[in-house]
Amino acid sequence: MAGKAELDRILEALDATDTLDGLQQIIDQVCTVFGVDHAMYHWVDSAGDHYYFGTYPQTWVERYQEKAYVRVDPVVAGCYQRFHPVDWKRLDWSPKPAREFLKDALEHGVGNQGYSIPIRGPNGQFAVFTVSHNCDDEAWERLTERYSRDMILMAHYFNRKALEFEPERTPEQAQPLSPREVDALTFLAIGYSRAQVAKTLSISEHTLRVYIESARFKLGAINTTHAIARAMSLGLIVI
Amino acid sequence: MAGKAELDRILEALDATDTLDGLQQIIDQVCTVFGVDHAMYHWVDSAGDHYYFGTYPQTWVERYQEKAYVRVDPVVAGCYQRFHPVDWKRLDWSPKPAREFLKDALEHGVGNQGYSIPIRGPNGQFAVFTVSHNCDDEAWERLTERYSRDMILMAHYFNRKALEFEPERTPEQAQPLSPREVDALTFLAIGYSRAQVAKTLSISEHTLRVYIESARFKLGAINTTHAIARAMSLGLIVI
DNA sequence: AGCGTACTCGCTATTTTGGGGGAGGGGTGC
DNA sequence: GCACCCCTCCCCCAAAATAGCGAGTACGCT
Repeated sequence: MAGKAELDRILEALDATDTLDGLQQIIDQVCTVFGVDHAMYHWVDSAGDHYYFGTYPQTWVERYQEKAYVRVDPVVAGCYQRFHPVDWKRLDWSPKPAREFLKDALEHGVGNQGYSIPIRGPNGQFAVFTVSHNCDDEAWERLTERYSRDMILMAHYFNRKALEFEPERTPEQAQPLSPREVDALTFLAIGYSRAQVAKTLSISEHTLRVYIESARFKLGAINTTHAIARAMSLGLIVI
Repeated sequence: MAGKAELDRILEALDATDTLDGLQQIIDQVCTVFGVDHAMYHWVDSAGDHYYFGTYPQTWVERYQEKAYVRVDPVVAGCYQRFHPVDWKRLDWSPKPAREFLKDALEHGVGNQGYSIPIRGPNGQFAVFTVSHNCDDEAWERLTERYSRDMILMAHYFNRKALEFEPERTPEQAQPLSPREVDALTFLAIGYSRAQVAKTLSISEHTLRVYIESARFKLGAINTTHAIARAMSLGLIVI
């Protein structure tokens, strides 16, 4: 059973680690200490790219990527929309692809219970920290209630290390946008036409165009839609 | 001095609260228990909109909004780019507006020391949890080292309540898009024109248009750019 | 005082999107 | 069996965005 001392030891080990192997060892320890079958950190990247470590069977991890399950996985979708940790039971497993995904997961050794914590970093970074286990609902509830705070902290610390180890994944520091550029992109992102935005900002449409072009340039975007997408994933604008 | 029991009490009180007054009382307690002058939760919104509670003097809070200091505040800017908690000393206070802001803050009773934790939620939500105090560097370092984990958890729990109290700020349940719609929006979001997307997906441009229109309809979007923005903030597509 | 950057305005031509129709085949769930 | 949704294809025309020129003011930093 894990008390404060065990948690402290894990977090301190996490702070001190500077290799991926070290992370892997610590996540193994997490399973032992907290008495669960699996623990997994999974950084969900833009183009179906992944960064992860944990105790899921290699066969499952490969299959997950091969089948592009990230597009189906209700855990990822559910975490993306929430701030709270998520018990897998509370997700929507009704769509057929989700049910097939679950069946496949169980066959590959993933536990029937799971608890996942969304983690968000700068520039739109998004990751999930999951613990999974095979047990009945009651035992699972006791476990999640008891350790939910510890898991939040562990998720936080694992993400620190992931960010530290993968600096190149942190999207290049975008050139900051000027306030007017932010205004322009923000209104465009909520569907205003250029004419409407210009009117809203009380500037000529031409001036507005200059902002949009300048923002496009700074963001390395080839059209407005692209600029909006990049600005959003970099966290430069919020809708 | 705050031990595990005090933290637990605060977090449990947080879980149980369902009024803004309750939050205010708890954040007052946080100051007492952790021995700091101020604690503040501040949800930073894109449009300069704010949601906050804490112990900063009302005069300062008003001045902050009146002067639109959120655009200047190095704490907000620094937290926005980081995942780690931030000690104010490590921020860049060199720009003239920042220096003036700091001077103004000190005059309004904000502490000379501060420690701020970035918090990110779904839909680009961003908030900062700050504790501030008047003391020398050494005492401050002892305090932040000792309580940094506690503060991460408190930040998390305060944000939970903020999200709970402000449901209209959180996204409605996403309407699922078909795979082709997701494909279409995804390629549009990385800057492809309709012609390019159609070619990439090996379908006619007309077909593609049907997907885009259908996606627009499902998302309640009035044009493609809007649809991309909504799909991204709902987590339906990832760039 | 000079440099860079943000902000503001104008024109014309071309390319891309949006809105309005319609039509058929295939899979899933009730 | 029959909806219902998904995928695929086609027309025309109006509206909007992009691309190419250029020019002036104001502010802060060095």
